[in-house]
Amino acid sequence: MQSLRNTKQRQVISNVLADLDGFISAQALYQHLTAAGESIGLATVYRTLQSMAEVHLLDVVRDQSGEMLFRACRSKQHHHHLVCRSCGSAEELQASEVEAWAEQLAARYGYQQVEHEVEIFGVCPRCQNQR
Amino acid sequence: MQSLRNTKQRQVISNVLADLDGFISAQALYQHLTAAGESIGLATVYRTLQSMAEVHLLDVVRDQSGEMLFRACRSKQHHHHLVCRSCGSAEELQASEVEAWAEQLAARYGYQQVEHEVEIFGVCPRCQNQR
DNA sequence: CTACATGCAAAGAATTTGCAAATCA
DNA sequence: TGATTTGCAAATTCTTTGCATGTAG
Repeated sequence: MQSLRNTKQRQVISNVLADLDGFISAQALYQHLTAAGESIGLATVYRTLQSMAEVHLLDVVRDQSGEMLFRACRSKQHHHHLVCRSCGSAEELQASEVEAWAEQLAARYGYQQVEHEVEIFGVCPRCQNQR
Repeated sequence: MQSLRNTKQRQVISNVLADLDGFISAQALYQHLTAAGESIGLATVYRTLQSMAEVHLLDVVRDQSGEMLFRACRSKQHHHHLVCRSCGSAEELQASEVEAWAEQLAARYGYQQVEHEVEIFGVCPRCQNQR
């Protein structure tokens, strides 16, 4: 089990993610922090995000280029996202229908240890207006 | 529009993918080919896979590490996959229910230019027996 | 003939790791 | 003090690109 010590860097990252309501990449977060005058290493950002994701303090998705995006997660339950491609903001979706569908299929084909990933990407209303 | 010239390398890649019924990464395919004595460059493998994917001759998914996996695709229609984590074999799934669900949600939140990605990973029956 | 494909090596980008120095408990 | 965490730089991995050469049409 991880200790998750309360260091200054971890606090800063936590705070930023809590304020932010969209997904952000490790790289972008790092730039954001250094631009804001924080002294932090890129590796620390990666390690912190990774450890926070491990204990499910963060949601993680991958964008089309394969880059990992992180966000403080609201719901502890399993859920999916409707993510804005432009600003990264996201809605958390419950989807019992999808869960049921996935399990049914897995069973039909005899698959085990099944995990599914459902992410929807689009452009949110706010970003549509901005162009 | 792409020409997709009929070169020896493209033929070899096509053949291997046609025989293979699972997803495979560019790296793995390259190793497979060179191990089999084929003379081909890694860049060519990447470029060929990319051009084939562009004209929808291949399905593309990303595994958990972000690596791209390719497979000759059977159905021309939009579809999803139930992929074996162990051997890469996959079932193609039609899912009108999921399509409808995704569109409905996108509409509800006012999102546009929506694309969704649904992939299910698990362990197929054959691989379960092999352990 | 000539536009496109190939191979190699170098470039890129995201992420991870080794290790000494700093720091939380 | 003693175990973690940090920061930096170097190392890894996957993927893309530049460019001279080869080749399908």
